[in-house]
Amino acid sequence: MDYLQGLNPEQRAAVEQINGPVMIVAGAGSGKTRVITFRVAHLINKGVDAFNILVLTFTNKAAREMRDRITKIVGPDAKNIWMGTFHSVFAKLLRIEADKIGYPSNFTIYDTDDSKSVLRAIIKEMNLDDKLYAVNLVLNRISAAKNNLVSWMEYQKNDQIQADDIATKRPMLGTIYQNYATRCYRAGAMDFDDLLYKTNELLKLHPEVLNKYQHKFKYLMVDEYQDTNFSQYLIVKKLAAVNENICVVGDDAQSIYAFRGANIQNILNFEKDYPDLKVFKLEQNYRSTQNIVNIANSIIANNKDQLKKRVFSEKEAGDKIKVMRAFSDNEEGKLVAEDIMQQRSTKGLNWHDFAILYRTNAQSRSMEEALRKLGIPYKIYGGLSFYQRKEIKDLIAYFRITFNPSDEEAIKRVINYPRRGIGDTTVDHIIVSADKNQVTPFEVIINASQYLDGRTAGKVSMFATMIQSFQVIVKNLSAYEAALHIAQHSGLLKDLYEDKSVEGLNRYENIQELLNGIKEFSEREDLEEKGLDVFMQDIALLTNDDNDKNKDADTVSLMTIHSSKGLEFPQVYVVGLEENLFPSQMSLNSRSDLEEERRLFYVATTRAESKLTISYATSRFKFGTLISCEPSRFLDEIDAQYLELDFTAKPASSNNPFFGDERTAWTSKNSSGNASGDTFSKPKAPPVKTTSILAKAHVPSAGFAPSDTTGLQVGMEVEHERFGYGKVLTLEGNKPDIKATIFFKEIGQKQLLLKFAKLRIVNN
DNA sequence: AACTGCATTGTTTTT
DNA sequence: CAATGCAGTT
Repeated sequence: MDYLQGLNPEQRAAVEQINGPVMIVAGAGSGKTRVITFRVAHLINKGVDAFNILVLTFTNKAAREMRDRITKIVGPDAKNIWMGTFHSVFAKLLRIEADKIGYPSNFTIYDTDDSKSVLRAIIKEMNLDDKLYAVNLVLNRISAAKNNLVSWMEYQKNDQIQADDIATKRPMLGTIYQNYATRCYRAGAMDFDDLLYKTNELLKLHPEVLNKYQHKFKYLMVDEYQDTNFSQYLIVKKLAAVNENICVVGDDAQSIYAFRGANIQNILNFEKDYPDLKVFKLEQNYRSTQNIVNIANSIIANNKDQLKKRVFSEKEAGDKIKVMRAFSDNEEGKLVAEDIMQQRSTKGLNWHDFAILYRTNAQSRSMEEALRKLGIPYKIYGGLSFYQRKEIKDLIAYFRITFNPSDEEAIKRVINYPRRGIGDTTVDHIIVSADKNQVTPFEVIINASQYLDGRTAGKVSMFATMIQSFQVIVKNLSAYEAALHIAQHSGLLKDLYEDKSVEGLNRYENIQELLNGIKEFSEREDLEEKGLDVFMQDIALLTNDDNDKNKDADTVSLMTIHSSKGLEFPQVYVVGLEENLFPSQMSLNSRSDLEEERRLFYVATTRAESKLTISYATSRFKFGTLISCEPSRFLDEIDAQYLELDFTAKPASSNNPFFGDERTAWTSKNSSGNASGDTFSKPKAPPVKTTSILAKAHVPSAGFAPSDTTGLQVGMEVEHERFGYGKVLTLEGNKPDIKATIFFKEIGQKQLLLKFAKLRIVNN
């Protein structure tokens, strides 16, 4: 047990306290991950069966890394530990127990896009105003309800909630929630929140199930406990109720997921649930220099709500924190890129020693461009994950229908992709018929001839037959062979292959990559079950870095502050320290939101080991227009003695090569020789609307009104709203679909369908 | 049914 | 500057 030697007394005490409730308050950089891994290893060394341990982490990656480290200490036993994110662990549990709550064990997991799509359809069907009932808002509301374990029935009965919804003129939210829940249930689907909500339901309605897992999981550990919501809190509390061997680890100062329902009170109140709780505080920061730790402390000191602790570092004081000012977002990128270049060569560092952190994903662009210009290799983490790409979701949709034909969203997604002549009207028919006859859409599709008329029924039946053939082949082929078969026979592969554009080529490659991934999965030795269905099970829960191919590459890392949590880099740049950006505009309304932003800033600064650089711009592009920005209030809050200002960047002049685009034109027009910084603080005049001057080549005559064209003859003169005057050359086709060939004086010959074209007969 | 082009709209953060 | 929706067209 020599691993105990490397720990400080407090860390060691936390590791050795294996029984009873334990809370570890772990400041940034205090060796939290080591403590958790060693504690789990210690449990096993003390004779606890790995099967009886449950460890809940915040990301899949964290779980994987932890398992690897534990394996190094205790050997292969480590693979028997249940370890993963709340979502993946309880999805696994729900699949085992699904029948108890009326779900198939191969239920689909709806991602946010699926959820929104369902909601859009419901809002449309209910004839509600989609401005008032904006999907994002509706989803947030439902999500919040689920995270607080409020069912749709309780939602509708709760006076407070109803009063709120009436006050915001959205009284139908409860009904939408109801429809959404029943629709998901019917589709055999759960959304992200359901994975936790339904787990609670399962444990509540089935005491025997609860009992089973209470005795299975004799030891529980929860990482990042400050980021748990009520739903998660209750699951943990119930599971731990028998043995009370529960250890939570967290740092209230790093709670940054309140927007997702996380409740910081869970950690602040932990003591109330477990009176004989043992608390360990890890306050020594081993990661960062004193200046960095001090600046972080001075940031967080501005918050009211927090557990008392004093994080300190015994490393050297280190460099002061550099603050850089730029005059535009692009220039900010340039300053950062140049600084990285210089730091790397003077200090002999690698590219992977640097990270650029920002508040919003949109900020990555200016950074990227600047890095590219200097030829610096970089990698963006987060953003659109591989599994969210359209082509990947399309192929997966076929898999989804194959295993769960009730999956309505998947059907809607691919019933007409690639094209098979099944349009929106037909899809609507299918959904309506399903509703009316109390069957699933797939049953309608199978028996298409009963519900739809001849021609369309034929096309729909072809689709049904195809899916049914997939259902047969997945039983007999390996995951890879089945996936390839589906990709080919659905026509998807061919469709992408024929698209020779750059994006098309890319999509084709992405599909190949997915297939390769499935092939690797098929060949894994450590799994007994490796059908395509198993591969599918938690695909919705995988994210960006979970399929990272070349993670060892030497690149600069770019990511949001949220996704940087838990990571560390020798040199960190935190960019975009501007009012309305960081802190975000959305957070300015309440004290608690603002405090969360401040914790976010705390997280950002504490990622740095030896050097921290902060930057802001005085103007940047937003929605394609230039806006001026003020330095963030957070900059004023920092104790200035730790700062070193670098305002050497000069305001741009019109021939500055860095301002090649629209702005050049704007400054030269408006600055009238004043090239100082405050040129940029004046609001830009709204862009002149160029409402299609080109489209209106022809100005229709006064009082233009289309004529009845049933009696139109060859040779007649007509006027078209946009094409102008012309002469009818030929008429062909029958009754409703008569096609006219008309020669227009201004633009030449055109073919028009009479039932659509708005023509005025000039004379005859 | 499906394509095209124009207009409107929106942005925190993520499992 | 996107992504997405809508109207007009074939």
